[in-house]
Amino acid sequence: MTHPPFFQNDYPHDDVPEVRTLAERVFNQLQSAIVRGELAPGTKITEPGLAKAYGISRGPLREAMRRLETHRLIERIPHVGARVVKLSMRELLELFDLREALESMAARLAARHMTASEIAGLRDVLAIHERQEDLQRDEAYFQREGDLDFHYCIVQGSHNRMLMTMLCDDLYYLVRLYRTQFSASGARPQRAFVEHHRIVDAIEAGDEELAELLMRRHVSASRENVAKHYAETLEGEPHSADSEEKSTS
Amino acid sequence: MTHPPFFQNDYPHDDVPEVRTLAERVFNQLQSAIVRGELAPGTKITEPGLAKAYGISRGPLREAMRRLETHRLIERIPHVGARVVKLSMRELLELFDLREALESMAARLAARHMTASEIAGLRDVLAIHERQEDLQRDEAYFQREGDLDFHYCIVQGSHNRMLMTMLCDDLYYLVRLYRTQFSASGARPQRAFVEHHRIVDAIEAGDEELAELLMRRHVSASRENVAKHYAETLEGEPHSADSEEKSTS
DNA sequence: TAATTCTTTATTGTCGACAATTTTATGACG
DNA sequence: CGTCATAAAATTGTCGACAATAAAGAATTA
Repeated sequence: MTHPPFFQNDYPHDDVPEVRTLAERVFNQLQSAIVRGELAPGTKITEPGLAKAYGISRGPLREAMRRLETHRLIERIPHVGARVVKLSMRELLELFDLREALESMAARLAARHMTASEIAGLRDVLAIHERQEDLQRDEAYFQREGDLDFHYCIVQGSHNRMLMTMLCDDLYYLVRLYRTQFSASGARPQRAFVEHHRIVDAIEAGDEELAELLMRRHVSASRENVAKHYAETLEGEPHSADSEEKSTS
Repeated sequence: MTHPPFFQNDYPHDDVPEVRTLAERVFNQLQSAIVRGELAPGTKITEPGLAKAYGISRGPLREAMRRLETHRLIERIPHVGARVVKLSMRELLELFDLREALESMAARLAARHMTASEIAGLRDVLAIHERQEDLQRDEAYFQREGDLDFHYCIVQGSHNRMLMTMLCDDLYYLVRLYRTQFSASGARPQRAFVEHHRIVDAIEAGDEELAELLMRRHVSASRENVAKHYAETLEGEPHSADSEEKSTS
């Protein structure tokens, strides 16, 4: 567990916590279901329905939903109900601004605080990505997940617990949600890969300002890429109608 | 409601929301009590105790506590209990790093998006602070609250809803909590006041990079000031013991 | 037929009670 | 006297039921 693994589950940046309560378990399940797109964006969530679906009472379920709400994965209105969040392009761009601010700070702190072994682990992650890229050049999905894995390591290297929580526990789930919602290939793996390497170089050199600058450019470029890709595909779809599925089955 | 008021309540950046549920009301009450220091840091919180104290059932109270937990005002451990958060100096410095990253971004976005009327409102806030400073030069508390009021306006001017939520709904309560916990006079009102003016100038000029730079320096200087003040007063207190009060009365 | 009001239905909010777990207290033993 | 095991108490987690509110549908009227 020393080197950060190429994650398959939902806890890539920390050891898997013991699930000591029902609410926590169903929260994880729901979170995973939403991020993976199994619960479509805009889906109306009803407490009795989910409670029956997961075989638990409404008490723990409400607690799980409250946590989902604070993580911005669902939106709740008192006395009305909750539905899975559907990110607009505006919100997605807002998200990128937040990432730019926070991750550039994370890179700066990582350059200041990261240990030698942590940097070695980071290089391992890049090596894994390189192999991935060699094996399946066209498949962008793994690269994207790996991209997040890289960013996880940087944030961990910042040694700032608040920053870690904010990015890894809050924003990154939204990022993954976006990638499933917009089926964001986005794919610019080669460039991103090179940028990753340069960021690690700066961190290893202890150059705080350079690490911060490169990370800021990296996120900003990703943002521009998404914006461009969106502007291109925006030709036949003015706006999609709301989906109104039920999830009680 | 157009100009941001010198806030007395807990909703300075937005119109006061209607409290439609018990859980929401008791959440606000608890939040206020914690931030104001009425519930001392480290105080153990027991569900039956608070439920009886507020005259409600444990259901809504648990929901309120869950929200307090996500706002980092209390810390919960499953099957053990919750207690009011007690910020360490390390966490406080972490908080400042977050503010530096987020508020500098907010200033940059404010310089890009802030409207003329919003800037006028910002100047009004500064004018109020100036009067405050004239009337009671020694009393730093109001200046400090006003300081947050200034930062609220900047964040609002960013027109980034995620950023607004993150700073105003999450971090600023921690900042206020810190100020009561450390009884942080900190007071460098004159310098801060000048810095505020220069930031507004940059925003009004639409100079994104300058606004960002000045805000970054402003927060960083505040951080250094706190760190210095703490290092000075750290002479007779190695570490304080845990308080174990009860709140059932 | 369209709009409006009322009724019905469903969902959320709240409550009290029971079960599971932890903490504290007590006592035995080395 | 200190340490460990055991038992009692308190607290948290979970559940089902009732009340309050909002949404959906039916009936009435213009």
